[in-house]
Amino acid sequence: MLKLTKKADYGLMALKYLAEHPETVALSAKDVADAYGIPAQLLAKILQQLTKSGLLRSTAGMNGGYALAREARSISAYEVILSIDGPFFITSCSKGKTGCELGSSCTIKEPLARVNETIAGVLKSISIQDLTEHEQPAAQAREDRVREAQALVALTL
Amino acid sequence: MLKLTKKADYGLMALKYLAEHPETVALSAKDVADAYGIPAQLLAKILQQLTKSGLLRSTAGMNGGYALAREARSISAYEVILSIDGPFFITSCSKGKTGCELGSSCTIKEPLARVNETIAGVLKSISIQDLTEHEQPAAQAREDRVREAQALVALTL
DNA sequence: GCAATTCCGACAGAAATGGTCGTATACTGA
DNA sequence: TCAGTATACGACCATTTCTGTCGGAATTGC
Repeated sequence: MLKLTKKADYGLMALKYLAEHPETVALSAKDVADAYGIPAQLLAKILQQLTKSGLLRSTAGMNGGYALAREARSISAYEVILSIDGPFFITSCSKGKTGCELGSSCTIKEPLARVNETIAGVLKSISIQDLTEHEQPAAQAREDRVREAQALVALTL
Repeated sequence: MLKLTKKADYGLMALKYLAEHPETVALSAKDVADAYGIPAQLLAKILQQLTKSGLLRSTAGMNGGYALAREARSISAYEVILSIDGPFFITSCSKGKTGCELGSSCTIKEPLARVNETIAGVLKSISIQDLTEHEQPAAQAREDRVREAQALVALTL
């Protein structure tokens, strides 16, 4: 259904939260989980995964926790989703290296692969920083230009 | 993981196949299933769903089968996916009318909603007709312009 | 040593997905 | 009219994926 998993959602929310609290050295998984009311142990595993992927840095022990490994501006939503959910393909064939089991009979994946790249491009263009900003005027301006981009895609695909 | 279901894939493939055989009055579900090597009964249900949504028209009985209800140019991939998989939201919250169970604590869905619309826009811009065309030169030209569009989105989001 | 915390694997319940079966219904042509 | 072909539809099951939990080990600060 073309939707993110809850894990990816949680991960994005957590990173957003961390980005909004740069003053603190580190926040524990429990802190973030409590802030959003999500299961602490589940979030912990998600943050561990993000740490392994290099998006977060962690410190164990008392007063330990997680902090962004890079600045919020340079972490894209794409990286987060990729880290948590793994590589995604819009077509259910062409998953991994096995390719489409239908072989040459599956002829729709070539056009859809481009759609896939477009989506990835959009996600790559969104940073954690963007998630923390929700002032209305800027959003309005962005929307107009996104519409432009959509129109262009519409013309060319 | 942001991927289409196999059902949606099958549906798109079937519509593409029907679009490529406009001379025939109607093709049976079995014909299409055999052409692609997909389970006939499963495809039948998919085609029935597409018929209910008004994308196909069907005739029962001998020499019956399915045909496009409209011309391929005017049927978008978006409609097909919507018919088969139901409405999709990139965020796993905001599903249906219940909204996010986290309520106001979920603050990432507003930016992601725009991503959702962008994706929907791209899918709406792709017609069944587009799926049947895969000449290399045109594809190359398209790719270049898609990249342009991506760059624009990147700048503005 | 103790408490807080990350780290990690296993596992269980729930939900979605992919696919099958059986049957009823509709249409066609001989 | 009747047999054959095809859609229509609901129930069902197997498998996978997703979500969340549990238990324990390692790390760090006090």
